[in-house]
Amino acid sequence: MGRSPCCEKAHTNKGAWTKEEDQRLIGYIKAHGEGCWRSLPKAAGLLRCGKSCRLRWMNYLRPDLKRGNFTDDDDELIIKLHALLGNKWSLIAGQLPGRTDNEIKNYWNTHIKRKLLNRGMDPHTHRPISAAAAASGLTTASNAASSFPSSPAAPASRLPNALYTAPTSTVSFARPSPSDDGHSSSGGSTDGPRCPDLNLDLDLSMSLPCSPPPKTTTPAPASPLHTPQHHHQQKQSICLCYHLGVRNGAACTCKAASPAGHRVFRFLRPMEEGQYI
DNA sequence: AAGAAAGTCAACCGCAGGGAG
DNA sequence: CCTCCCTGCGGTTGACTTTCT
Repeated sequence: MGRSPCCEKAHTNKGAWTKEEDQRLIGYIKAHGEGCWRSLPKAAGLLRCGKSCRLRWMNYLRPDLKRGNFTDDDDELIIKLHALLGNKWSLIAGQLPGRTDNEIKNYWNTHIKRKLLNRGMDPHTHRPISAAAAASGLTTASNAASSFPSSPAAPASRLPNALYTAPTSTVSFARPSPSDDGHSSSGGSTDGPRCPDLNLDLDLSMSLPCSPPPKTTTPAPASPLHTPQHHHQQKQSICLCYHLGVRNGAACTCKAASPAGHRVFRFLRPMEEGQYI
C-alpha cells in the first residue's frame, strides 16, 4: 500500500531553505561533488531529504545558472521547442543554457501561455484559438489553456506554419508513444492522421552546436562521476536529433563527442508507427 | 492606507525509467 | 527475468510579492 517515503520525514525540514542550509549544501557539493543525493543530506549535516537538496541545487544554487529575465528570443525559442517537444521541460531547458526546467515551466505557465493567448494562439496546440476550439469543442481561450494536457501532441499538419515553413531539412523522426508521460489524453492527437514524416524547419537558432562544450570560467566540481550537474552541463550540448529520437544517425556525432556516453544523451523513445508526442 | 485579487516562483509530491544485484 | 533502489521529471501547491480597488 503506497510507497515508502523517500526519506525520514519526521526529522527533515520542509519549506523554504535558509541561508545556512544553502551554504552547507554549496560547501558540501564544492568539496565532494554531486551525486548520491540520498546520502548527501546526512553527510552534509542537513535535515533535508535528498530530493529536496537536489532540487535546491539544480534550480537555485548551481553556479552556472543564469538569473534574470528571459529575452524575446528566449521566448520564441521556448515556444518553438514547446511546439516540438511538448511539456518536456528538461529537454527545453537543455537548449537554454543556464535555465532550469522548473524555471522554464514556471515561465511558460505565467508568461508564455498568456503571450500566446494574446496572440490568439492556443498554447497547447500552437494553433489559432478559433481553429483549436472548433476542432476540440473549446469555446474560450481560458478553456483552451486550462484543458492542457502535458503534451501538445500536435501532428505536423496541426502545428503552426511558423514551425513548418519551407523545409530546410527533412527529418523523419520518431515520436514517443502517447503513454510516455501518461498525460497525453487529449489534444486530438491520438486519433489524428498518421504523420510519420515531418518536414521540420530545424533552424531554431540553437546556440549550442553538436560539439563538446567549450571550457568555461566556471570549473565543474572535481567529480569523476556522471553527476547530475555534469548531466545538466552536458544537456546544454544535447543535439536535437537525440531529442527527436534520431540517434546514431550518420549526421550526428554528438555521442562520440561526449565523454560520458550514454548517460549524457537521453532521448525520447522512438515512437511506434502512428504514435505522436 | 488597507484589504483583495492576481501574479510569481520555490518547493513538494508522486511516478517512471534505468541500473545494480 | 525480477525486484529493489536511486535519480530525474512533470504537475501541483502554497507562500510571498505586486498590483488594483
